[in-house]
Amino acid sequence: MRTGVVAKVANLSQSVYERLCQVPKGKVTTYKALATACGTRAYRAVGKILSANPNIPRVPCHRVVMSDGRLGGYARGLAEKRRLLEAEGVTIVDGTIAEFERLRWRFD
DNA sequence: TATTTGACCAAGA
DNA sequence: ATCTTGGCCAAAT
Repeated sequence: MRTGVVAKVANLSQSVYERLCQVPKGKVTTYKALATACGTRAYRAVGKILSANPNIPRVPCHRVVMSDGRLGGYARGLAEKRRLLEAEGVTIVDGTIAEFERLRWRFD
């Protein structure tokens, strides 16, 4: 049944987490890209989903940033998010991801 | 069921 | 450059 095209998902959260988990270390993605990859345009809902379950270390929520390259938000605090990203080799200058376009992860 | 809200986005002023 | 506005769609209330 998966035609591989749209595959709309009732459980957006599960789809979001699944996509997010495929983002490799040292790379980042955006709320919009994530939503689009899941076949939806609910950019804001994605952020809400991530905030709903931020305690899961299995899900690298810290790799999700804004389309502008800014950090966006993090339930545990932006300082923590920044630290985690930098620990993966991502440089952040004045709250913005350096080489953002280059570090962007592309979904299939 | 209807209204409000949100870890957003893009375009205007 | 920053600030405001309208829009987006799923989830919470």
